[in-house]
Amino acid sequence: MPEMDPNPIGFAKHDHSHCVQDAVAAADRMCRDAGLQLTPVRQRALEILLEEHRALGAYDVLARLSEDGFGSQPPVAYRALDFLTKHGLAHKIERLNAFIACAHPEDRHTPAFLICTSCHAVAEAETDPSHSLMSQIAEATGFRISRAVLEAEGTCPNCLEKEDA
Amino acid sequence: MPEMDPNPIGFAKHDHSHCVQDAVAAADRMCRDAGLQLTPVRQRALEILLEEHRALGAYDVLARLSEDGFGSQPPVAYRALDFLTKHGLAHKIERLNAFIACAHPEDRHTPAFLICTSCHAVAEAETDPSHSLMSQIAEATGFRISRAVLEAEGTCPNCLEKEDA
DNA sequence: TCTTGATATGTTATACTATGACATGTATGA
DNA sequence: TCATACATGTCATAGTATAACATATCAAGA
Repeated sequence: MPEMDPNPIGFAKHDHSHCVQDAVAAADRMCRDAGLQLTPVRQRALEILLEEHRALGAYDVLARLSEDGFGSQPPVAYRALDFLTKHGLAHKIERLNAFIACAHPEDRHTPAFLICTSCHAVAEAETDPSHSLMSQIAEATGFRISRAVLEAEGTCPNCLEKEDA
Repeated sequence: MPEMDPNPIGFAKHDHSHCVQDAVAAADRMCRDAGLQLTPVRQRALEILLEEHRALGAYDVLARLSEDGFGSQPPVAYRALDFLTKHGLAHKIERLNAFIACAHPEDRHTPAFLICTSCHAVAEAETDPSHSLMSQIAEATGFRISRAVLEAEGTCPNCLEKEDA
């Protein structure tokens, strides 16, 4: 049975005030260690995703970058988002054509997302790559996985509760 | 441990000559039973997907439909593809913004796809919804899933073999 | 110092993906 | 006959993403 994070963030109410700066600091450290440049646009893009705490379209991110004095053309956003996703600081939600800051940037993982179609919250659950469903299928078929997309649409606990009321 | 189809089609060489007509006949039967109309455009769209045996973009499908005398505007393709995906005759591969005929139309299943980035083949593996990874995560978090997207990119057995050579 | 190469940011232009809104046709049933 | 539901077609537009090119910066090496 695959491991999973029993407490994915995203649906739980939590103190949001410090998590942005903490995450940026962690990202900064990580980039330094890895010899990567967390440049102003890239850092700002990460902050934007962290502040929202939900999936944002590339053009949403672009609009805010532009407001903050960065370039106003699509490649500005796409390049920053490419950097963040490539290095595990953000993920693309394929189902939504949107991006979200990574909730577990510290460790290598195969992210799985739970997308609430009612309130549009997105929770990231962490799974153990080596035991995941996809790995098992791959093993059975001789396929070598380089990247997995695991996304579920549905209703989150909070919205389920409201429905019942 | 999740069940899985040990022999997903897609990477295995197989006799392709009859599978299109068989699949169309099965789809026709299914639609009749369910009171659905497998109209000419819809049937032709399904045939196009079946003939290719890989993921096709909506505009690829549109081009062929148009060649065959159907409408030439995007909604023609999107509506046919919506019908097919809605009723389990085809699936959308979110990672590719593309569509593929369903390999297991007869039974309710949560499809999982293996996408070869080298030869662009796409294999569909069948998983048991009730035991899948996503269901387990959902259970642990109180999330109610309505639809799951399970897609893996990587290298298929055939292309792995070629690489080694 | 000068130069080369790698990286990063910005631009313009364009390509690819998808849907809204409306007109028409056809079949079913009241 | 009329109303309704559904299907197909159109035009127009919205939303997502990348190619190609100019410029700037910085580090490594001649």
